[in-house]
Amino acid sequence: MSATASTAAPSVGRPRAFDMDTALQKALEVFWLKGYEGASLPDLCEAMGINKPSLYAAFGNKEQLFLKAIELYENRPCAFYYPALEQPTSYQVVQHMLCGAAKANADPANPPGCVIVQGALACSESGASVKQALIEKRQKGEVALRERLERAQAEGDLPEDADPAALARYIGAVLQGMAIQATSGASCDDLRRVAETVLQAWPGKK
Amino acid sequence: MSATASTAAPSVGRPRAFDMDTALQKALEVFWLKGYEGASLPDLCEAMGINKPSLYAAFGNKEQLFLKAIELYENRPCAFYYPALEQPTSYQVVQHMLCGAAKANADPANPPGCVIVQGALACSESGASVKQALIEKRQKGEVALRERLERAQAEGDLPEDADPAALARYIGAVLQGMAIQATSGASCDDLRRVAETVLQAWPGKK
DNA sequence: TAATTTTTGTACTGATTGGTAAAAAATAAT
DNA sequence: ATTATTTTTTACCAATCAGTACAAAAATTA
Repeated sequence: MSATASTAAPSVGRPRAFDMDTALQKALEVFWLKGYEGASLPDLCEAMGINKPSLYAAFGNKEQLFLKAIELYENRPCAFYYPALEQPTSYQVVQHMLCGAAKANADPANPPGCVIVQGALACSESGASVKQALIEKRQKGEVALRERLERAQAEGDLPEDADPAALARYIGAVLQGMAIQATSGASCDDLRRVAETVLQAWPGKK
Repeated sequence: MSATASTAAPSVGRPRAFDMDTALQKALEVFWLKGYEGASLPDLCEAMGINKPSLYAAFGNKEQLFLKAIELYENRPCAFYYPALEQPTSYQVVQHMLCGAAKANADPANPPGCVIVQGALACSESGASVKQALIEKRQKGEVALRERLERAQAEGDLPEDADPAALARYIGAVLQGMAIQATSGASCDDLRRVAETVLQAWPGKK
């Protein structure tokens, strides 16, 4: 039995006629727009420019394709999130997150909103594990922000009476709400005004 | 041709063996939990305790059933929203909205979240009109809030330099974000802390 | 050139989707 | 009791769903 899965291109045999990364990018667009269950295999195949057996050979099945597409999403359109945590002050951390989200959620080059929010929010039993995976991604992001805000408080960058957990959940909610706004047609400027509203009131703003 | 649709019970013929309102309530629960496309007709029929022809005779088709369920949702679990606009100050308006949402989105008696947010956020072409209907419901709520905040500003209840449109969009985003938080497992208390965070910073708070 | 390996295209599978035809059953009016 | 009207039940429809079997095609290795 060979070591790894079908992802690495072998040196023998007929070569793959498509680029896996660009195909995955196309798959992401479809999932982003239609959600996990709303994206049919014909939809995906057409966008990816391949047919079903090629899709299954390269990516496993629909669920694995979706999870790989989410991974790509985190590394590309949503790549602003975790680096924002490295900003020197809590204000700047939140500013980078909110402004990054404003740009990413309403980028005309991509579908509106956030696939981690809208990819599998409410679905049938067959999407339950994907839905759970997205819940965990959202929670993981919020935990990282909470820990960053706890550090900020320890450093005196946030007032003593601030509640890092509540603030992290609040920012998480605003980010997710911005994604909904984008799917409803809000522009990048619209979202930036939401971000500005949050930032104007940031505790111990600096 | 008779005047109205099949909704009013006629006096002749075999009587309906189920109550339309409780059946619609059950349908709402299914749509709330699984979304418009994730809810299958067998799902709906089982929850409503009827079979397909009865469903179609009473409610038209799946889309009309969904729209009627949404109407019920607005009049029952989500009934706090528009009355909140009648509070005397903008602070109290927003307070009632946020606290009502905290309670409604995380009520253990109902599915978590908000069906107007998660009912058809990302879906296939066959759900496009339902998706659009929900977008318009969300926007309508936001417009009503914006107009209320404009009035508040005219009454001196909001600072001159406040931006009612931006504030309404911001509150809309927070409300929608709270719905996402609820679907991820946030409790009513969790959501109340989000509400509190917003209210602490409300401009010209009173 | 021949053998091997992998991808490709076509065609198919069983299950499920939303929706309906038709007859039986239950009531009110005659 | 019979007729008219409506709902219920059972059985079905075509379309679509995710997923796959199989053989032809295209490349490398020998």
